[in-house]
Amino acid sequence: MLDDRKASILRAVVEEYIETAQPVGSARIAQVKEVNVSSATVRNELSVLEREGYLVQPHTSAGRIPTDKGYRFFVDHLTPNGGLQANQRQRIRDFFDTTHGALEQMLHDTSRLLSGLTDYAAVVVGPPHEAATVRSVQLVVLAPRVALAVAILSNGVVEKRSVDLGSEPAGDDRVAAASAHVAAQLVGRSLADPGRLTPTGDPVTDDIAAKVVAGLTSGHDDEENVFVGGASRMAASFDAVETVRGVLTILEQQYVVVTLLKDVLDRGLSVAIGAEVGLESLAECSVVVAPYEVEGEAVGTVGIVGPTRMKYPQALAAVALVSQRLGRHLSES
Amino acid sequence: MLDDRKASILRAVVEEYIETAQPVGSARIAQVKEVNVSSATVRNELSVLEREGYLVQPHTSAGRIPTDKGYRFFVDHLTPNGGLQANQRQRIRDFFDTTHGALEQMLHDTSRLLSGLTDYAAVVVGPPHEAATVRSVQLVVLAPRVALAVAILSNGVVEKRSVDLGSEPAGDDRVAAASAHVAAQLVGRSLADPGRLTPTGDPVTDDIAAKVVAGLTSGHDDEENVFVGGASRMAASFDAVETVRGVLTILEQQYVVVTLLKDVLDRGLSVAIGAEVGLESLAECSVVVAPYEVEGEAVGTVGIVGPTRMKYPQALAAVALVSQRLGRHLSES
DNA sequence: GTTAGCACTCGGTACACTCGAGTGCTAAGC
DNA sequence: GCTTAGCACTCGAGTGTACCGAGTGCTAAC
Repeated sequence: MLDDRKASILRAVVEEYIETAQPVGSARIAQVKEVNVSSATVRNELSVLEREGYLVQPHTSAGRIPTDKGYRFFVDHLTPNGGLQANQRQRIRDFFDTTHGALEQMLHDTSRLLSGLTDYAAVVVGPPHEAATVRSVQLVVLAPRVALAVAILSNGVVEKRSVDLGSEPAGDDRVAAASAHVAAQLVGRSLADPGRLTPTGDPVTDDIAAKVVAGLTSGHDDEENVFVGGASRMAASFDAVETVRGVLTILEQQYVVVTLLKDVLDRGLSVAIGAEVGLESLAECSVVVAPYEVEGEAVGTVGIVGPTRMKYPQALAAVALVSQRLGRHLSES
Repeated sequence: MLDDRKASILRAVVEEYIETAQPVGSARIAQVKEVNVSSATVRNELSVLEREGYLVQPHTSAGRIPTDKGYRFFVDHLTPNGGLQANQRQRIRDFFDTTHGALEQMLHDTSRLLSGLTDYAAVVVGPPHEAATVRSVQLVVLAPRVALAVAILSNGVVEKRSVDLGSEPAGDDRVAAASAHVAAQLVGRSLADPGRLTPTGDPVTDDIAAKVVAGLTSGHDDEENVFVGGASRMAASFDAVETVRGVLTILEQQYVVVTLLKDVLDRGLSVAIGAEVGLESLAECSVVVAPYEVEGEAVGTVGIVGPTRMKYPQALAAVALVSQRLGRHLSES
């Protein structure tokens, strides 16, 4: 643990570096009023902080830069709360007051909002579709042997799967029967817990019905349930084009992104810094996440991805507030 | 118009520059066997080509690089056909042979395919939802005053809009009546041509029905009907991070992308080069597009966005083949 | 019309040098 | 004993110079 002086010096270094992206020297720190000592004393402390792994020097005769460990301490112990400006808060409030329409669109817009607030890339993972109850199921024939199963859920999500009707064209009546049968079975339940189909007596109908239920309940959820906004902002955060490429490649793989956020949350973190993120390509990035709750239960995640040199106070506040408001908004509807 | 020798010299410059990204000098060109003259002669021709605007010198004592006009000539007159490797063709064939499932997913995957084939960003614009006929319409109440209108179209697309039911909660029967009424009206027709609603006699029902139809037919289509794949590859095409940022910002704005592709097609082009693209941020990019046809009618577009220094033969071939196969694939289902 | 030859241009690289930011250490001071 | 002024030292960044070589444009010969 660091004593007060070391802590405030570390804090000064981190804040200054986040601001300027330049290595910070002892003289600049000595000017910070919370640090009431001379630059020589600061230098002594800096070398201790470096020895203990909180800072590094890019080269002799340069200032210091925080390490992941330095950022970690800053985030855990030195981050002031409530770093969000009034107009930012207003923007969030306005957004959730005026937003409407389909869930997907709303989540997508939320990711853009968060990205706009922070100037980093933002990620929103939607509530699992299984959480909602089924309001309606329908089977529509598209081609002689292909039908589309469409389930409308209570949260406005529409799940659809194409279903192969089998080798020989089933009659329309069979399809209709299967549709009605599945509807009777699933409506009011969750897709996660479809229950067991009761046979109708007609094997063809039962076969189709089983396929429909299997299709609808097999969630390739994660793939489609994540919204990344403002990925282009990553290009402003780094000046090595190679780094940008790596980060963008990750952000394009929705499955990876979802897993990443889940991982961070599972580790009980709200911030993962640099190497903590666990992906080579994101070694220079930090990830800030927060779950959001609907009726007291965490159902999804919002987060941002930015450089380790991130404005943590604002980022944390923005993510926290957006996740909270998003949860509340979803609870209302 | 350029004589044969100038043309083959221009061609050599363009091909070499595309390959190496380095200004091309007269000596290198003189080595190309199609150009059977000495470097001195080449130099004379180069200075003519420069005077006529096909080439520029970054500075005296450097080689030449093509201008937009130079690329344009190359594309129009010098591009060999069929520049696609066998395994690339195979990849496309395999993709369309094995792909299945929902249209959106398939278009999304197509954009990734095309991006993977070319190493540039790829764009796929889906068929307008209005083109298909309605197979089913349903109105599902989600909240006291909000319902979701869901239309299932013959091509497997599901259109949904949330509909405000009005200030006072309408009875379930009214909603059901409206739902049935709209269904009777729309099924079998296109959303582009919904026809006129016949009044039922009940003003509340009619009011809801009108809202549903209005919602479903007002296409904010373009926004949701475009799929961009492999945007991260743009980072590999430029070394100025600022350029990358600009390009990515454009690619994130789906509306802009759709408009862009439409523009290019409307101008009767299959390639727009540099300034021809018409967007400041894409001044260093070229766009290759091709419409795809379903039953003889152009219904959508595929395209790629890459640097002006693009491998045009392969890019053109890939876009052409993918668009053709995509059209065929959609016609079959 | 083509080409060999050559003077010339100019960016890139290497090198030396300076400047200054920043350090670490030491010795004096509170 | 902790703090701090002072100072020697380090080293990157910036600058000026020289040089090299790629590449040109021009001229004169073929």
